[in-house]
Amino acid sequence: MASLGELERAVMDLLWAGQEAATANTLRDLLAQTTRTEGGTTGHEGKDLAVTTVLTVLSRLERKGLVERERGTRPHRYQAVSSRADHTAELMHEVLGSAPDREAVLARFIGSVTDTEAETLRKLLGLS
Amino acid sequence: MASLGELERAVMDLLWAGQEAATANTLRDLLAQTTRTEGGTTGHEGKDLAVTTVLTVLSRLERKGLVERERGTRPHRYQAVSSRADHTAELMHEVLGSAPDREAVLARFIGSVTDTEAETLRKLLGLS
DNA sequence: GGATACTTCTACGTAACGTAGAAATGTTTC
DNA sequence: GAAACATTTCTACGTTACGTAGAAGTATCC
Repeated sequence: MASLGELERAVMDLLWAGQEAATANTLRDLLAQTTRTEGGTTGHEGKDLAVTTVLTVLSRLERKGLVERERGTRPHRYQAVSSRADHTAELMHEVLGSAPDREAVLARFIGSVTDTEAETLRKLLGLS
Repeated sequence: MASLGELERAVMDLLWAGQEAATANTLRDLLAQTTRTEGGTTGHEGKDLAVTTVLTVLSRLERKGLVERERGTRPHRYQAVSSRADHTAELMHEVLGSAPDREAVLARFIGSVTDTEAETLRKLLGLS
């Protein structure tokens, strides 16, 4: 239960970036903006999406347990269930757990970590 | 470029488990066996797959760069390009890299690692 | 209570994957 | 070397996830 589509991912990125819960319309606008701004071939170019499209995606993200919505307020407000860091770390654990030889995986993983990251890890592990 | 289907995964598991390169027929047999043996609801139950099915999957895995085939010998022999540990570690890096705040992700990751794993990591990082 | 905003339902196109037959190509055997 | 057999490639279909959005339903506001 992991992978996200391109649009799903874009929406999650917006939700993770902003701290406040956002409405579908807000997200729609942000998507149009982000897309237009980041010039590069990010995939879905300057498409002004229909709000229903954003809503569909939000529903799917909700079903996947990544997004939560306040149903009370009328324009429903959506927010990520967990932070990007949490979610990503969880994903990493999922991947790690997909192999029977976890120690071996960790060895390879550490083997190709940047110096900065190694330092971070040392700090984190030294304290426990 | 990551996720595998259920059958693709099963094939990779076999290739990773066995050290020798295997033919499609061998894999087909192993698949039938594995499936039947592991009683549980592993998804694709005791289906005796057609060899062409296995070959299709192997082709797709080859296209994805996960599998290599010896085209010289007649029944082509297939083998994993990299070990499961390598592949999994690579995937973990991919996931880690998908977030802009890598340090934060690592912090969360370490936060929910088992004691054994933490120990392994310390050793690998020269902390003990 | 009709106009307006919002949400849900339904639906279609595309791509990945499980699945395998038909067709092509290579190998073995008499 | 041609027929029988084995192996590989091509083509194809069903299913599911996802991008996309109109139609229809429901709430809100003046």
